Amino acid sequence: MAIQAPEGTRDLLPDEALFWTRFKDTAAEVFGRYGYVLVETPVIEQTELFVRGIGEATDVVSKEMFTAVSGENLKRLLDGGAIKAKSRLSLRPEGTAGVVRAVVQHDLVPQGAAPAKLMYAGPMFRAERPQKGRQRQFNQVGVECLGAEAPSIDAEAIIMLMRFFEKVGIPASSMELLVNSMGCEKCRPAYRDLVRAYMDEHADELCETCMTRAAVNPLRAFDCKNEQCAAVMAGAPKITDHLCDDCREHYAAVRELLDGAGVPYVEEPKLVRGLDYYTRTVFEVQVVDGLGSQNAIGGGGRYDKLAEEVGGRPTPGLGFALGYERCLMALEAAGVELPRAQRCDLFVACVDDSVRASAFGLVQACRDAGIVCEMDHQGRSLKSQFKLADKLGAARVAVLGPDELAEGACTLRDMAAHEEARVKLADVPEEMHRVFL
RNA sequence: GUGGGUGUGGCCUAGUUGGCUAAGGCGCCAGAUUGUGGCUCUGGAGAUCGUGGGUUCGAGUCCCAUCAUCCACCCCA
Repeated sequence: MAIQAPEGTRDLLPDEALFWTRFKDTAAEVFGRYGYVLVETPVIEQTELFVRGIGEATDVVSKEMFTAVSGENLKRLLDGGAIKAKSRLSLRPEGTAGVVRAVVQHDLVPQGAAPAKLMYAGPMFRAERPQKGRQRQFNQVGVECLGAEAPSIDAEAIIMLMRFFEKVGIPASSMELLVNSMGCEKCRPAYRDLVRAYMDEHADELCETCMTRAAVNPLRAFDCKNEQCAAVMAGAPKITDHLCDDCREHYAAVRELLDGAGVPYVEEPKLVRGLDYYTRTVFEVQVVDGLGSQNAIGGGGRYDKLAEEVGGRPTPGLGFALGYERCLMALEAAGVELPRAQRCDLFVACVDDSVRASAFGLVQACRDAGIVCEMDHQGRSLKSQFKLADKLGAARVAVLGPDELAEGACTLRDMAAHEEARVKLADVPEEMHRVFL
C-alpha cells in the first residue's frame, strides 16, 4: 500500500498553501500596526522548557508531547541508558514557551527597556487523537508581548486579535469573545483552596475525574462537560469575587479599554486555561457553529511569571495564539472561497510541430518579462490546447502557426471577448503588459 | 489513551435476503469536415471493491484481525 501522511497530519495543497501564506501575511500586516514583529524559533526545544514553562501536570506536557531524540540517543534509551538533559528534545506543542525562551536567551527586554512585541506563525505538534478541529500537526499564529504589565497591553492585543479575525473574513456576528481574570500568585492560591473546599462539600455530586481535579488543579473542573458537574460548579465561588486589589483593578481597566474601543465581550468567570503559566487576564474567541466541539479559534492571556520559570529575570508577559485550521473551518462555514493558486495570463498554442521552437522562445520571452505564461508539452491538438488554456484560466492565447511565423507574428486571442488580432512576436510581452497594467 | 461510525476506478456514490463479465455521475483522454476554448453529443481509458486471514460450492456483500479516516470523550488553538 502506498505510504500516507502520518495520522493527524495533512498536506496543504497549492490552493491552500497559497491561502496559508496570505493568512500569515495578513496577520503580519495587522499585528504590525500594533508594533509586533516576526520571529522564528525552532520547532524543537529542550523538553525541559515545556515541562517548566507549561507545567508538568498539564495534559499538553504530561501526555501530548512528541519527544524527539537522535537515533543514537534513542538506542541508548532503549538499552536502558540515560542521555543528557540537553539531548531530550520535544516538538513544540505551543509557541509561547519558545518565544519567551528566545527573549530571555537574547535579552530582548533589558532592564528599563520598552516591551518586546513579537509574533510567530508555524506548525505545532500534539500527540492527541485527531478529530474535527484537531490535528497532531497544526498551524498557529501567535503574539507575545514581554516587559509590560499595563492593562492597555492586554486590551490592545485582544482588540487586534478581533480585528484580524474580521480582516480574514470571519463574520463578527459569528464570534464571541470571552474574558476573565485568573488572579495572580497572591490571590489565586487562596481562591483555589476555596474551590477545592467547595468541591469537597459536593464530592458526592461530582464525577470521578472532577474529584481527581480537585486534588491537582480544581479550576479545571469548571471545564467539565458533565451536566451535573457543570450545575454544581455554577454555584462554586467565582474568581472575580476573590481577586486581590491589584488584580481587580487591572481586570477592570482591561474591560474599560475594551468598552471604550467598542469591542463586545462576555465576562466568563468559568474561563480557565489549561496551561499553568496564565495569570490575570485570560480570553478566548469562540465561533458559534461549524467547528464541532472544538469551537475556540483563538485564546491567550497574561503570564507574568513565565519568564522566571524559564530562568530569566522577572518579566511580565501577555500573548495569544490562534488556530489556522480552525479559522479555515470557520471561513468555510461562512461560505468564503479559497483563491486558486494556479493561474495563467498567456497560453501559447502551436498549430503544428514546426513552430514549437518558436513558441518555446515566445513563452520564455514573456516569462522573462514577468508574464505568467504556459504552453503545451504533450503534443496535444490545437483544439485541446485551447481546452487546456481555458482550464488554466488563460486570459489570452497566442496561436502560432506557419502562417504567423512567416511574418514573425502570432494571432493573439482574447478568450473572454472572442476577438483576435495579429501581433508581432517581439511586441507580445508589451501587449500583455498593456492589457494587464 | 477510551468509545462509536466509515473504507467500492482521481473524486462522489449504487450495489437488493452473499450468486452471471462490479453500475452511474463528475473528472480525465479522443472525436463531432478544412488551424481555435467554455455548452451539447459520441466514443475511450481507468477498480484484483483499504489490507491480510476465515466461513461458503460461491463474498463488495458474513466473521476476525490490521491499517487509514471521521466523530465524540479527555484537553487545547
